[in-house]
Amino acid sequence: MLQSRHRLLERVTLFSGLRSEQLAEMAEVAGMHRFAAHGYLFREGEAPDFVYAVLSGSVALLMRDGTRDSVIDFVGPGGLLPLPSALLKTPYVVSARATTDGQAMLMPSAMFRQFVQNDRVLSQRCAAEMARSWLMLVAQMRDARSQTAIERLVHFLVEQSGREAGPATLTLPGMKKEIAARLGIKPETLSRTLKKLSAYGVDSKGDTVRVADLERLVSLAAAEAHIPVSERREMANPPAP
Amino acid sequence: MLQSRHRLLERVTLFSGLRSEQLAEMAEVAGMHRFAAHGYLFREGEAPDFVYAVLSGSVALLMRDGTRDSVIDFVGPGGLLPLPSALLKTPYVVSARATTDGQAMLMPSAMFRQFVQNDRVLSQRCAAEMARSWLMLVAQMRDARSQTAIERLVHFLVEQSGREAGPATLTLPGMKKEIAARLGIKPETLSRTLKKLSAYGVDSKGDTVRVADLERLVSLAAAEAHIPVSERREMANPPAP
DNA sequence: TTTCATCCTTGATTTAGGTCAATGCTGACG
DNA sequence: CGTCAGCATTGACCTAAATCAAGGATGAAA
Repeated sequence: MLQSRHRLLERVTLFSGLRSEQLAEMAEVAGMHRFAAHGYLFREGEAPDFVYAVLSGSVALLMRDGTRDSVIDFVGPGGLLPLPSALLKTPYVVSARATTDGQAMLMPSAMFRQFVQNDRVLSQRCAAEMARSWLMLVAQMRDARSQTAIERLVHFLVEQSGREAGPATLTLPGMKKEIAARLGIKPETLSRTLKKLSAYGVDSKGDTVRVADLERLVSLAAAEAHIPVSERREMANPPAP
Repeated sequence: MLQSRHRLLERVTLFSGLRSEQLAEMAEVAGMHRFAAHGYLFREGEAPDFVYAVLSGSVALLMRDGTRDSVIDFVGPGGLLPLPSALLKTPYVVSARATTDGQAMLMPSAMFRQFVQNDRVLSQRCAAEMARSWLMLVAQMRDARSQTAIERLVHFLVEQSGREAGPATLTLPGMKKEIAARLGIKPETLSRTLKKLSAYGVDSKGDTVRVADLERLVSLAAAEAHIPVSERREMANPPAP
């Protein structure tokens, strides 16, 4: 059992490649936890008692904003949550809600912090992990500011597909309304936007999306956006010089 | 001279409280750099040769997005840039442009990375610093998604003032167009929004802004936003029950 | 099977903010 | 001292997405 926990911890990105004794120590204070779709792992404002290493399933990181939820990102197997709160010992500033059934390894935050404090390699990996996460967020901010709903959705689909070109089939990592909250749009807008994309080789049924050609989709979406209707008329019916 | 560099490094948030020998080592490989307003310290895409510890003046962290610049944040004395790129050894993913004249201490990234690698305390502080920065970004994302231009501007002014209640006078940390880019709006919109706020006890002249009452401003702005015109009419002229 | 509760979709309308264009304003430089 | 360049403001107009309001669709409970 302890042996198996040890093995599982290796699959957490943050821990992979750590010394074996280190992992063993961790395995001693870690415990397995099953979670069900739509349940909360933790909520913002609560005391940060545990860190959660996601082993299977998918979790949405979100923030209550005013009356609605704003999804920061989806975290899959290998992710560890919530690193910032754990490091800073502040209350959780985000919530984590399961979007599917799954399992996570729990470890008391205090223990985790102690491991980080005592292990140079681990604390470096934390810093690197936070840096990666920071870059991801910054890219998201830029997209949110400069791109339209269509472009953001296309970008998101490409990202989720894990591929760059050719056809792809992917499963949305949550409910439509969660995807919308991740993209910073309303569910109604997501619905309409997905419909628009069906003209561009995107087929969605439930939470499965099939894209005929990723590259083509990206360029078509970029062209679709930002072109005022008035100019589109001109393109179809060019004015005499 | 070396002595003075040592002293200056102490004033960098990330380094404060480090062992004196550690700072001395850093001082040996660090160099002073003066920068002029509107000049770039570094640009995204360049090789990350140096880290910059801001000692005086103010710097805007920004990203090119499509055709315009998106400002991520303003960094003042004590800040160190760009931590994520330095840690990950990736090319700069953001640019830094001076918004005022000022000075920074430069250190070769490779050196910095080596210090981080060898010092447990320093790598922890990096992790903590990244975590703080992550929280800041996440809060910004939430604001960008849920708040209107008025609310974002008010929030920004309050933040910049460093106070919470009562009157405040503050200096904008950059040009109006940079502030606009930080708030995710166009300069035109910032201009109009500032004008609206003048009815709420906000006086702006050049880059100086005077707020009569911070708390009152926040509540008034929250009330102003989100109330459709149709309902405002009803408030002035309530329908009979 | 019917009922009920969730999601999701679709349609009509509104609105915040963007775009385009003109005009002030300020300060550097000849 | 005029001119020129960049920033800021103002006005008119437009558009993407939000909001409001009905329906579907699906699946679980009764």
